Amino acid sequence: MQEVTLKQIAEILQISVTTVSKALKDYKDVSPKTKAAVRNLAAKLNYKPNPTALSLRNRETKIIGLIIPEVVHHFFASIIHGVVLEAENHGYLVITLISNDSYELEKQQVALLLDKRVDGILVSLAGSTVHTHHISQIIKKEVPLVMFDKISDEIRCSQVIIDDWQAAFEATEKLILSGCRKIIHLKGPDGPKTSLDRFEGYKDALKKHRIPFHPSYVYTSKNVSIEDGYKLTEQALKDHPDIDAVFCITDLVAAGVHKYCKNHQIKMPEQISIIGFSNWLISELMSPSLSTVDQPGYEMGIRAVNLLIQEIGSKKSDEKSTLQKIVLPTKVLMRETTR
Amino acid sequence: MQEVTLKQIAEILQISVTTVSKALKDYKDVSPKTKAAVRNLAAKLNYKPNPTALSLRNRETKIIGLIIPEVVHHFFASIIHGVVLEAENHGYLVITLISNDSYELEKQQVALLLDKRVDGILVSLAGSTVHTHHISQIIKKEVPLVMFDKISDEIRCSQVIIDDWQAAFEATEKLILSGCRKIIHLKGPDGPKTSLDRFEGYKDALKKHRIPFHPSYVYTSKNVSIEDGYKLTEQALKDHPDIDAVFCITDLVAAGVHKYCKNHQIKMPEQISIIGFSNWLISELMSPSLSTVDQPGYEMGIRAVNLLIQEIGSKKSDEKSTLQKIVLPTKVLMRETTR
DNA sequence: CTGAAAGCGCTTACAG
DNA sequence: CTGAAAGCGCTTACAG
Repeated sequence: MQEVTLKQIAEILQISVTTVSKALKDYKDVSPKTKAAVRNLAAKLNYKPNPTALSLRNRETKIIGLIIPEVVHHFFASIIHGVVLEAENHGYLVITLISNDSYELEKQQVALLLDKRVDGILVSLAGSTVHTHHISQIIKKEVPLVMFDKISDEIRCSQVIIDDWQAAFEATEKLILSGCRKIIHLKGPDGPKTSLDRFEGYKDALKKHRIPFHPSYVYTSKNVSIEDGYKLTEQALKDHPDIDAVFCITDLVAAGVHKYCKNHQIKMPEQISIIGFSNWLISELMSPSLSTVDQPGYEMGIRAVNLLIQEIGSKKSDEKSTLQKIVLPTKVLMRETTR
Repeated sequence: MQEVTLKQIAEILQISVTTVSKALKDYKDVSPKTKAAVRNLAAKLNYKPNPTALSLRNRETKIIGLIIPEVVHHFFASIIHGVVLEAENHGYLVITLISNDSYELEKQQVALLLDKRVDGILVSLAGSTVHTHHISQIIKKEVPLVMFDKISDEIRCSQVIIDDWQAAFEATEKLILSGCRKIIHLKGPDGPKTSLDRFEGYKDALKKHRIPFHPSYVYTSKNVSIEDGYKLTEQALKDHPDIDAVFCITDLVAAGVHKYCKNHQIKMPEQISIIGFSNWLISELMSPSLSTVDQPGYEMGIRAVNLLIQEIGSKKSDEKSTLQKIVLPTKVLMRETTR
């Protein structure tokens, strides 16, 4: 590889490394003549400063770490896109790690990023994460941290989220306003706050419209998968043959409900209305197309990076950074699985 | 942040940095007593070597660069997953960059990774990439390189691909064997080799079965999008009302065909059979479900990383590495849009 | 068995 | 205007 170094330029020009470095950084105490000579040669040799040496000296890597639960996932893939693009625009590169929704992996990955001395970390929690001690470690080490989507209120850091409660409330209300009364909720596991908030939104919408809440109308999808959606629909219909709507934790689960209905000639939305969550590409293409909640992943990624870079900046200039909480708007998309 | 350094340990123990370093690396010329003392203290202080310092000394970053055309894309997201996971298993971290199918961005990104001194680079070419000079730069700088999926034959490097010709041949043949005779092909732009190979496979399958090839049966999808699929189907039916099948460059385009047929009450597969490519999640969920070619993204990512790490290894030990070409098997999945 | 020295590639306070 | 020196955190050939 043999990259060009300051030393080589200095030797060719018969001057000191110091002067070369200063000339390249446009210090005023270098003669215009020397400056020109150095710059010409540097350009000619295509000199690029060794970022590793810079990192060691400046104590910054210009690398951001990103930990997400999944990647083959419309919402999270959109987030990666936003993060990588925006980071690049600000001169940062992104190391992506995938926790695969595992608490253990997530812990290891946090340690990995910390050891690597990244300049900041972006985290969306794994579904199975219960304790957040590993996340506090990030703060304790004074590494800038921004959490997005799957956050924990135990951690004091900037956040970019959607209002899951609100979104679920609106989705459930749409179902109610369209005439549904026996509304099942296929919720996610109990760990993630997003899951809990959506569940609360569902309950509160029922309450507002004076529809009694039945705990037996709520089923938990452990794997948040198509299969879960399918099986839970089967179970729900066995338990309550007269249900008229299903609100799901995510489109993947809703796709399972959809499939079940299709296989069993249950008409959507006439017999059963369905609303999913996240607006995966699949939801638009199913037939009937799936009503869902649009969740702005790409923008979330961009905003999260911006907050993080801001914090990295304040840390460098020793300012105290104020914690920010950005709540992005969502929108219920009423398509063909709702009336 | 203030991380623990060798110096600190040395000071506390009143010995030299050299000895601390050696003790930690288990050099035999350090007394067991000293070793134990150093190790205990290091463990207690949770000492981690500064990777930046290591990089500077060892001339390796333990970082791999990955450039892909898209990320909100089932196949490429699967690849990221495989790459990140396998790299992690081998002690490497991955910097992901997204070219957004732009030649210009791809060029910049290659330069970015080279400047960053990553230990190796994984590339899948942008759709709009015509010249490969920027890729040759990687080889010229002697940075290990592996290309996958969207490769260029102009570049001499290890590759992980599928046999696009073969896959397209088989898909088209299935269509023929099921009785179709007027088979449209919605191909991709002319740049990418994958596009070209699939087109050839289509033609050769026709030839084998003595079905005349009509250039007018072939349409080019510029954006490789659902919209393109929709519009081109409309055009194709105007030009040739009697077509009985469509083979598409990818599932996204096939989804457009599917949508058009649905909207116009054209029965699939009775009136028109469709086969897509890549086995996106959507293909399974559409109804009728889309027949397609399964393309092993996750495995491709794993294999690509393994090849790359192998090359990084040979480079370090100054061996000459032999170029490898891995061709992963594909499978035509016959679902409901084919007879 | 221990440690001073040199070096990876850079920057900057300081002396001249 | 120029450059020697020190230092970022580590490793290793070498001397003792």
